[in-house]
Amino acid sequence: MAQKRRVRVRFAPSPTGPLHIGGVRTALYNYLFARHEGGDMILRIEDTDSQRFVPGAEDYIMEALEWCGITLDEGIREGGPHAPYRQSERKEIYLKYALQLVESGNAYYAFDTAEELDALRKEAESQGRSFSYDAKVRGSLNNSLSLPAEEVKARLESGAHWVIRFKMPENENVEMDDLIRGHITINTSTLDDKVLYKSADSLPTYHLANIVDDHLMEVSHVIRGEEWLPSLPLHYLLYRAFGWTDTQPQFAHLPLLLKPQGQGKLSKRDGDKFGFPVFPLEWHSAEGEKSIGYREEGYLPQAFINMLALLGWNPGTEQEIFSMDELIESFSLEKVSKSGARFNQDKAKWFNAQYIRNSSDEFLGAQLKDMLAAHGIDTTVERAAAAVALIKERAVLLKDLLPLTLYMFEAPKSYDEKSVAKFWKAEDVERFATLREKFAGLEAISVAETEPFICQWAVDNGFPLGRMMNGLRLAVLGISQGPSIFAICEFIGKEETLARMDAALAKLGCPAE
RNA sequence: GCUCGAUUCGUCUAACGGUUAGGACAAGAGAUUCUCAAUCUCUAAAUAGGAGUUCGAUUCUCCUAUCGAGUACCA
Repeated sequence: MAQKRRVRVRFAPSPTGPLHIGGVRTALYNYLFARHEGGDMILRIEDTDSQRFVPGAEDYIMEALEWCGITLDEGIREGGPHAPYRQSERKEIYLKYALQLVESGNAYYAFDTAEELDALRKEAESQGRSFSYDAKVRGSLNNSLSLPAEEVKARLESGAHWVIRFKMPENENVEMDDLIRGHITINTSTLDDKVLYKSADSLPTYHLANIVDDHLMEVSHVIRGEEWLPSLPLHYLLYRAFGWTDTQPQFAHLPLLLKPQGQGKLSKRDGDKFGFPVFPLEWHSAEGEKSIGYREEGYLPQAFINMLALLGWNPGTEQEIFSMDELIESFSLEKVSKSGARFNQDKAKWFNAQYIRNSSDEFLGAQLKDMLAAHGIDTTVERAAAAVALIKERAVLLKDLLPLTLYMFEAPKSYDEKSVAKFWKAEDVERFATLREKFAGLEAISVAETEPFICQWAVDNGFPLGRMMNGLRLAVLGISQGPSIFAICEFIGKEETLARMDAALAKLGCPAE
């Protein structure tokens, strides 16, 4: 069917709030597909619902995409040959097309008020049925199909509100193809006459605006969430009604992202409930509520993207770590799975740890320098990078870098009680004092020379290595964990090491008993 | 309710009619280490159920169950 034409995809969010990770994944798959095919990626803002518009959401969406490394070829900031890319700025376009459908007999005017329809719905419900505005009932409702032409004309001229509804064909099988789900058939008798355009706000609904814009913008592939699958037949029929079937895009409906626990799709509130981010970036609502974001929690965008890419797609190999370029290289819609994927935070953390470990000391050092500065500690990037080098394989999140290195920049203020009980024995205090003198006699402390020298001294004097090392660690750091203690002493230097040992000897002295 | 979709270890998934059903995260055990991590090794863990089709079904068909989505003058 499809002649070879330029691949053009669009990510078309509506600015009703921050983009959650499901939306980011949809954008990502669009982006990967476009780049893989050497095509174009468009961002179109679908703000045709004036009621649900949220200020700031649009900027949030663009900032989030940017953070993720998803670049756009056309969009509201980038511009492009099909500008504007904000549907509210394309208002004039849609009426023309809606009218075209009325003229061709594929749509009609309807004058029923929202209240009337609500009442009908309630009534049907109370009888255990459901109301739908379809071929069976449209003849008995107020529209240009049932009313005399004169009456229709009069109503249109009176200024009363009207909508344009699609005239769904009766009892016809719509044959559709989805790149992920394969062939789907549905009979139109189960479908209703959807509203395409509303005179009240002179705005189209999603269905009309979507089809018109995809056509005008020459979109070749529509990659969107599974929640759109039920309206696919309508969209097929709209393309047909417009006479655009020859350039109709191909469709791919992505599986949903599920809650980490329990049932249902991931929702915006799950983040607060389970204590993990559902948004790429932190979000502050108008009501003053804050939702945490991956960026602020200390995730690297590359790790976040890698994790998301593998949630519902796989490369067919056992490779798990992918750079964006590698994702672009391997991505294909055929390998997208059909069933919903449950989001798993442990895996997200694992990915991040891998990426931190593979980041350069310089990059991480720069991050750490800023964190230290915020903590009132001034240091150089080089010094921070040297500290990071000692601990980066133990960090899971970027923000772990600070607690993992803080003791290298700041003497302990207290000593962990359990460690004191375990490693600061009364009988060893004398030895620690001697150890201090040993250090004092050295030119400098280094892992290469000091460690073997001191260990030999400990062995010669019957000082158990474990107690010596850990007691020293406790004196210098205040805790009994972390990387090689001699590496830390080397890092902080001889003077600082001596000062900390003096402080420990003074404060800890002899244990009470 | 109706329509559509989905169903492999706890989780993400591989195996596109023939495998001891593979990998990863998480879990458990061990090794290593001055400590804590990391690392390495090992273990446990799955085809929702039932009928077919077939020499042979995770894979194809049907039924059931479960889950999900949609059912707005929202997207």
